[in-house]
Amino acid sequence: MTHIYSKYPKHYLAVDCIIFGYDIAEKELKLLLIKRSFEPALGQWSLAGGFVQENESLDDAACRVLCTLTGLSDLYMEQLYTYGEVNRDPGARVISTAYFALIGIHELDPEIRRKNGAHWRSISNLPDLIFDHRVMVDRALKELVEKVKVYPVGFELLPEKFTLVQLQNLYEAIYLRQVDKRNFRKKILSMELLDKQDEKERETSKKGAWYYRFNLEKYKELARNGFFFNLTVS
Amino acid sequence: MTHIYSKYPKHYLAVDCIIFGYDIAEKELKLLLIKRSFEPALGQWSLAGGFVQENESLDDAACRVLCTLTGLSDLYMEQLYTYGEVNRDPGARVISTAYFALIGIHELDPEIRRKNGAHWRSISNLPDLIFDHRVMVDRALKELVEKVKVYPVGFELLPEKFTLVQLQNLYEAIYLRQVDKRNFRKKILSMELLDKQDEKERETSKKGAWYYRFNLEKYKELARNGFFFNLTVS
DNA sequence: AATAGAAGTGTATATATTACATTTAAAATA
DNA sequence: TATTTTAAATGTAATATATACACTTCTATT
Repeated sequence: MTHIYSKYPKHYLAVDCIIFGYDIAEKELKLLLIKRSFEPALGQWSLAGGFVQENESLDDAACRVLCTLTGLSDLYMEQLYTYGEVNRDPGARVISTAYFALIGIHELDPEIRRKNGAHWRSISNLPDLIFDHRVMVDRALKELVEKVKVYPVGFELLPEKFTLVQLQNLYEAIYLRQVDKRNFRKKILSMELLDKQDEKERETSKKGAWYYRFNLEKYKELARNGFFFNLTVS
Repeated sequence: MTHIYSKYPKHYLAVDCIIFGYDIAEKELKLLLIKRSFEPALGQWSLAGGFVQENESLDDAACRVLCTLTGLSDLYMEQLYTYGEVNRDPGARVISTAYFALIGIHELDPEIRRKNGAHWRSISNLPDLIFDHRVMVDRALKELVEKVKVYPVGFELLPEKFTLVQLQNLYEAIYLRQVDKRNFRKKILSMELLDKQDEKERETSKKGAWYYRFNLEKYKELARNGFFFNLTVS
């Protein structure tokens, strides 16, 4: 029974993770990149990746890679696309499934990050990446833009408590354009998915800006009843 | 150089094709399914699939499978998702990348279809499928619904010449609901992507319905200038 | 008490979406 | 050749959504 497929070839299978973070202070989207510590392409910039093991699913492999690198689990992650060109990896034929993950930069311990040779690099100023990793990143960016429009996944890139200004800055960093402050607030608040806190953020202004929290439970409840998240604004 | 990855395991890699067709007369979306002629699961219903060869890309493998089955090339096809659960195939561990294709039922020669053991089965009455193929189909259906809303891919399921009634019926079959005739026509015609022909379809009514053609060149031109196709109607 | 700087707020206009019923064309039939 | 039948084709008013736009508020600092 285990040899029925034996006339067919087998292949190396990898996963690569496009890990997005958002820098609140710099108002910039970032990518977690690795300086490769092995051949081929030693010393070059790369996505975090790894080979799929015998006994693990693709999703498990992606989680393992992400978790090993960051020390974090339960992160937002989603399969993106599978890259299967014959010569995409000069080392050997490797098919790679790309995943994209969203993490709060603040969640990642800088010690762990450094130890693993990982660096946050600004999206607007990416270094050259090995193989087809740049193609993967570009697809992930497109996907992210579409995703944050119609699913409340942007919150994964922010701390639990965030201000409306921070949320808007995040959307502007993803959309690569300015959005109207009043229209943005009107729209997000009208969904009634944000719980205003009794506390203000006081770093960036004298007046201070109210903190909000995203109410996931409420979103799930609404979504069950046919509600659609939508944050497309002028 | 070819042995640097040799400590990692290799895996069987397959592609499976979700092939959609649309039956104008029955106003029904259909799937092209195979009665399996080999073990495991001989005799059961399955998507068209095949193993990825040494020297072919994933896309090539999917095209080969589709082309072998239908005798057709240059069909609309798109990668959908990769299924990598360890035990998804009882024969051996096989990772499978699903593709979905859109073809005009009229384009497929019934002789070729029969010879390959392929059958058009109505979406609303699918038989049990092997492995996780039903999961693949469900994902493809969701994707199709989203796709036809914002890309002019529905035309791939129709003949070159089609009537507005046929186009609306197709959308209704995909959306699984009725749409308003006047609003539908207003919207599609306002995009000015359909060229009215000097000829009528006369099978289904005395009055006859004007034939139209989708103007792909015009769409490409508009899309280059930031135009977005949109066919979401009440 | 005055200043400075970011947070917070509302309304009018334009655009898009929805709901809805009658007329038209032409073949078939009386 | 007048009438019937059947599906195709058509327009408008009401509602909802999206957009454009500028001033006030708050509070730490001087």
